[in-house]
Amino acid sequence: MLTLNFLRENKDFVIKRLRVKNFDATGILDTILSLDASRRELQTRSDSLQAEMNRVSKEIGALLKNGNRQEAETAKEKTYSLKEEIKSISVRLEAIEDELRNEIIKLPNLPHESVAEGRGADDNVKYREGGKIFELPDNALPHLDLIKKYDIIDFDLGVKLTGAGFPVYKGKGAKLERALINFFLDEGIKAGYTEVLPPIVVNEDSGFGTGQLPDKEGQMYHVTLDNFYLIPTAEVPVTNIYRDVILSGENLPIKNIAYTPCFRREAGSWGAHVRGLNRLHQFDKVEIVQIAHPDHSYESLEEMVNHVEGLVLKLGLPYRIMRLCGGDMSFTSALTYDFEVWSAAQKKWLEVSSVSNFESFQANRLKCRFKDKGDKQTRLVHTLNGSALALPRIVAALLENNQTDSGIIIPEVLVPYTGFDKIS
RNA sequence: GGAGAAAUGGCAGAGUGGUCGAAUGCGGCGGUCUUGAAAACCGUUGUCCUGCUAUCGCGGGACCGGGGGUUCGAAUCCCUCUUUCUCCGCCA
Repeated sequence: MLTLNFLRENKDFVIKRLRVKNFDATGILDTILSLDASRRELQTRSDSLQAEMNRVSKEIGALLKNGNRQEAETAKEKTYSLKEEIKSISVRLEAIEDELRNEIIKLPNLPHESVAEGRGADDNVKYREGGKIFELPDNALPHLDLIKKYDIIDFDLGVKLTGAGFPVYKGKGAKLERALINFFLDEGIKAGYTEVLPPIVVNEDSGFGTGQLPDKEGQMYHVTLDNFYLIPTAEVPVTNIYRDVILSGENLPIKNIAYTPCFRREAGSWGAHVRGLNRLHQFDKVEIVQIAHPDHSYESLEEMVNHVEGLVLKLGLPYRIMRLCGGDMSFTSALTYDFEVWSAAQKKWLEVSSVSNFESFQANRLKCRFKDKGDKQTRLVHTLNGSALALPRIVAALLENNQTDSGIIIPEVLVPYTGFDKIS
């Protein structure tokens, strides 16, 4: 959510920047600015009426103390109309504030000045790449077949227990999953992240704080009886740790890492291209989150990109890093890097991480602020997060890329975690 | 799940209808003293909205867990929700 102050002072700039995201903000901004003007007018009127009310009330108190009952009664008469007027203004004010908020949350975050224009994924810009794309022999199998061949993940059993998209990991498949989680966590901790293990269901306030609510409730599983939501990513609980807090500048950046299962309803998009591990309703992910000083958040972003790159490199997967164009970026993001790994049997790039700087967009919703030493004013922090990493597609790529006639070779860095070096 | 008690500033903790944004202590910040530090002493110390001001700032309003009510006036009384604690029950 952009701040009202900023919108008030930068209308044309906002319109111009949002064009990069193919978003026309003109109408919304006009509405916002006119609502804001009425809001301030009502606020001023209400404040002065309240001041008058307070003054008279004090007077009544003093009169009663001195035993002037008669005068006190006269003064009371005066308050009745004041009271009514204040009430009617506050009702209107509340309505306008609601309306204003509803308009403001329609505006996406401004893309960073370096973000390229573009309509969709085809316009993303390659930022870096590594590893070699290689050809597999003709008899190479896609991961779904490998999974069946070695009996390490059972989709049908998941259907029995829950439904499509809830796989059951078995034997070495389960161990591999757990190994990856621990490997990712340990690498993050080594890089200075503090681990948290948060709840995986959250309340409405948390959903709002990170921007899933009110718009995207369809993407989340909703526990209606308690009005909780299953998290689509650890970003939600972890970032919301810092909701409604004022941090001190010297403690920034705060770096957290968390493993959680993630749940996505992902209505639509079924079919052959999402078979196997490519898209699931429940999957495992290790997430890194930073709460950064606005003057240094892009250094944090760079650091996070480097961290994720290190993970992919250690796993030996061919990868490329894309800078998303305006049209492909999320509503909340100012700058996003997507990581894609090469899945050799499917012959396609799989997105395994998305690392973003949200600048103060989330922070404004979260009311997460900080104060630099000596400063009187609070400022909004910048929030960033990235997957490090999302597991299923990593597993898919590892299985496909590392298949041999005698089995699937486990990357060396994982062997201490799996306890085996081959799935056969 | 049943019964009771409570929720106040960064923390501890006073405050049961007016002069309370809120005593006091601790902590934090600034200063005096000191070669330096500690101690002691003095001062200062929240958030949000809004008006004026180029800025420092000054004025007004709101905020004592959330929401609602009573009253001229609410931290204080009433209702409701949430959370915490104690006892009982159940339990990984």
